[in-house]
Amino acid sequence: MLLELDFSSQTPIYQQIRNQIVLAVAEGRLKDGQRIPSVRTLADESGINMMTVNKAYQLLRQEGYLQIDRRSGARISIPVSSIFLSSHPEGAVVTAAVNQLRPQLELLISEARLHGVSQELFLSTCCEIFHRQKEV
Amino acid sequence: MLLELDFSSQTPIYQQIRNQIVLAVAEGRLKDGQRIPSVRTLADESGINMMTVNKAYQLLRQEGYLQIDRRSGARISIPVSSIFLSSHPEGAVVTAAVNQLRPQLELLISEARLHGVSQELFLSTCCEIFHRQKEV
DNA sequence: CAATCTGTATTATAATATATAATACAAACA
DNA sequence: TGTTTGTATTATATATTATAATACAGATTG
Repeated sequence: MLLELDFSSQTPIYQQIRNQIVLAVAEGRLKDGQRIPSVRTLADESGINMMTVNKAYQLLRQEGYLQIDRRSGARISIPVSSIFLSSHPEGAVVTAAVNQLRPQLELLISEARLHGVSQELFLSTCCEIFHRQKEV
Repeated sequence: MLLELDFSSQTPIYQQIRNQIVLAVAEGRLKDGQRIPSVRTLADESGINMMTVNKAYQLLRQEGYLQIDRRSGARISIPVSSIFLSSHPEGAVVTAAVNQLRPQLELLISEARLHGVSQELFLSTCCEIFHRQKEV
């Protein structure tokens, strides 16, 4: 199963769907151009409403992770950033991406440090995650 | 001013307050035992409701960042983890903290990679944030 | 003592967010 | 010709978020 929904979570269902699909793409379990279940299929399999799935798909589409076509349905669309720009760093798009996620990273590091997580442990955890995502 | 609230943000106000106080503690702008404004003062200064501030304070208290006393008000309380456990790594509390923030970190790294952020750039950004937080 | 501050509790109200339900439609496809 | 696709609509229900107006007990201060 692609999705593991937690109905008692405070994270909205449509957000959980979005997050898990982004993660699946990053881990290579979903590949560029690959078709994902229709809103109805995923809704039925997960026991949720069709429009909840649609909301997640719309969100993914706006972020560029999904391409939606009436004829072919919804397909994974890996941003050009990760394809063309991965070779030569320092692109304007990349630095924009870094600046966008910086506040979240600052907060995450703050919480980590205040719970005794050393810089070394944090960085090695990052490396571990990178390594797992890259190997697939 | 301690707080910079964004009323058009999708992040709830009480959550913004909580996040910014955690960040201020990590950056040393708020120190252990330091008193923070009363719920009424902060509410008036920020133009929001008293109970909204109270909700943020309650959240911070539950997480261990705040100690609240009727006589002395609300004071910053830095968790013991970051004081005692910072010297010797690999504590059970610390690994628990890492495991708790791992899902968020996985998602953050996923989004970064899919936007062309290299491991080197991500790690150097982490180092930069660590450095700024530690120097204060 | 009287006034003022502290956090907290209560009740009510409003707006927004989230999720579901039941249909419906046009486009594409087998 | 059905079936599937995404999408739109309308209605309903619930939860979350935020405000407003009070009130109370405990502590501090003038």
